[in-house]
Amino acid sequence: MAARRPPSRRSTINDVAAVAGVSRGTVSRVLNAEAYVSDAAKLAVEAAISQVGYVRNTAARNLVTRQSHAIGLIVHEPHSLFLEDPNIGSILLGTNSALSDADYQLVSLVIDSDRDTHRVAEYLSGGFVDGVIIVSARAEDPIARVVAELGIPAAFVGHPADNEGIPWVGIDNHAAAAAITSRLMETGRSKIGMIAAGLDRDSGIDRVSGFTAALGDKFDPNLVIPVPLYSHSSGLEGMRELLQRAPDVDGVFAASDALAAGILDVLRESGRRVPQDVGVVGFDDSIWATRSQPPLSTVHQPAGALGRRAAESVLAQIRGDTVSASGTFLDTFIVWRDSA
Amino acid sequence: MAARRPPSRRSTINDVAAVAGVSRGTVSRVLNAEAYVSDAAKLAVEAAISQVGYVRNTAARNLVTRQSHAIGLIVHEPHSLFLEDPNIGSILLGTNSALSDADYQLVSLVIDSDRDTHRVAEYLSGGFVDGVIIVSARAEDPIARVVAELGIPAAFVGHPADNEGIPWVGIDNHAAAAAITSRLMETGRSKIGMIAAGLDRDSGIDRVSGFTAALGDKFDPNLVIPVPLYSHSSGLEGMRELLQRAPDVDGVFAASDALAAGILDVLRESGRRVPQDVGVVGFDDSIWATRSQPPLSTVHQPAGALGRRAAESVLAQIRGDTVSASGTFLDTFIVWRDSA
DNA sequence: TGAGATTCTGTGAACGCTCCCACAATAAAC
DNA sequence: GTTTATTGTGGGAGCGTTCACAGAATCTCA
Repeated sequence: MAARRPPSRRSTINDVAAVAGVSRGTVSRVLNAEAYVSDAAKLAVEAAISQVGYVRNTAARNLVTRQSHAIGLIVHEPHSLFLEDPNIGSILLGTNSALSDADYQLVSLVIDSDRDTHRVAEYLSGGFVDGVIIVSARAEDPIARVVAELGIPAAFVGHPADNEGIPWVGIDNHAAAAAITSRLMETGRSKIGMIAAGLDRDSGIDRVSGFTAALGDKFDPNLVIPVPLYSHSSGLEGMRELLQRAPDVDGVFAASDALAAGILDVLRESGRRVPQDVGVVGFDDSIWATRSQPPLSTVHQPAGALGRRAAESVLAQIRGDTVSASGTFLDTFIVWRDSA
Repeated sequence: MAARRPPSRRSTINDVAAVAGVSRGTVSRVLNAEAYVSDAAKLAVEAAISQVGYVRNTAARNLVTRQSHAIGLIVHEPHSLFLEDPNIGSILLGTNSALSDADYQLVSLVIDSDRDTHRVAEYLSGGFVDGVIIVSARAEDPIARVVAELGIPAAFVGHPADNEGIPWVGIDNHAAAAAITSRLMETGRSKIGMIAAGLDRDSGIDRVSGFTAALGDKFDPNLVIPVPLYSHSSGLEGMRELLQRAPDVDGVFAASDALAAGILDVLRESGRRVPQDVGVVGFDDSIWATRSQPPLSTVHQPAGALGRRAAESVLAQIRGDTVSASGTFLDTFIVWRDSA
């Protein structure tokens, strides 16, 4: 019984070999751009490929090479934030472009619950991906531990406290926070508070430390309000608290633009003008920053480049290049708008 | 030369068979939950699987079954919109959850240029995915044509003009637009304009036709301003034009919340109060709607459910169920806030 | 000219799984 | 007590590649 699926049969490497008048092995060598193929053979194979409309069967290739040519992007973030955080989208796009240049496929893995953590862990040990990029890991993130144990090529986007020996690409949150806080002081503010969030990861903690450092002896720990989320509503909540503690506050550093947007709303409610009475600065340079009244001065981070660099690191590890287990900071810059 | 990769060798179906004391075939039957397996054999296999830590090699499975167990999500959208449009994120999440329930993997394919179109078309013909979900297709979308020609299981999210025989899941843009326009009239507005976008796809066109229908003989084609994008800046542009044509306009229907946000800004500039002087309504119920001053009355669409239903349709086609080539409308509802 | 290096090509043997057929064992029917 | 279904099991064949090795053809230089 040979002819079973005559209509939809896809052409194989053997068909190409037959048409080109060479052997299977030679076709494979051309396909993989290996050395030791004569120009004549190469030309014949290329012609045959387009003639029979050959496309390589990845399953067969993957089976023998024991590689999947896919990279996982693990986003450990509640769905809501996944949707709102503009950085995640940019990271995804950056990663995708780097990978598709290298003929790798991006597979997105969203973790939103413990059940998802298990599912993804199983997926990883199944060898479905040759490497992973982990976005926004928490301290002691279980999935990071799984990745480290499995020993698969990986990179963090961000700068985790415990990187488990995995390289990372991030921004210097400490320095960026310090820089924008300094500029806030330079515009003449003297009583400056901060609404802090994300204190379960390095990024959040570093923003506080940068703020503290920039303020020097003007720092008052009482004016740092920790809130649960990087969200607009946490901004409302945090700013109300801050105003209660210090009605004469004249500058606020928000750990994210979403928080800053909430802060602006509270200030408006309370009759304070921005930037005349109170200066406000944010972090992220997201849609919140441009849509606020007034538009926010904020820290811009190169999210696309972050994703791209992380992808390149994973690709390098797969190639077998030795990659240092440490990390890289990419530059941020301040976007000066009207809020301070 | 047998023992080459002794350390990282993953256990195979043969190892399981040996430990369980049955044959390869029986293990495979257990794995695929086929009939005709004795309870004793089943138990033994399951014990052996967890003992040796077996996970199935997908590449080998895919090779023989000629399936990839992956579904592509094709997003045909400029990167910027991909990032901004909250619906796309929700669609992705809905699709992902439906697919992972069925043990399928989601692969995201973003098309942003003609080069991407080619890349994705090639990817599809490579058999890397068993089916595709197409989001926000334009009229006569080349990628839709490719999918139709290839005959791979597919579904649209949205309601394309020419569905190429592919089923779709969408919302009734005409009805929704008509409904919200009517409510605008009920609040006493009499001179109502529209800022229209996305006229290269059905969704955009249907919103205009719904608007037109609701207005009846009060409709004035001069008050429909077409703009290039569903964006904030197009909103600014469109509303300036509308005010020029009709300074006494007292109601505006925006084809998206982002447009509506721009409209609000222009009205504020011009000293008009919302909703007292002019009522404004949007479409999408996105972040723009809640963040506007005042918050927008708008149409909520069930984006997550849209993605889920489209995924289920593709899965049904893969199973071989006959699926009608027509489509389904999912319900929308109006969220009444302060802008009208 | 001929030995040795270099470049090029063909082919058997995997990779790990599912499919299918043959057959064994048991149950049901005459 | 023999036939006929039904249920369960084993193992060969094959999916489309890459890899390693053997061998052929060509080039190099004494």
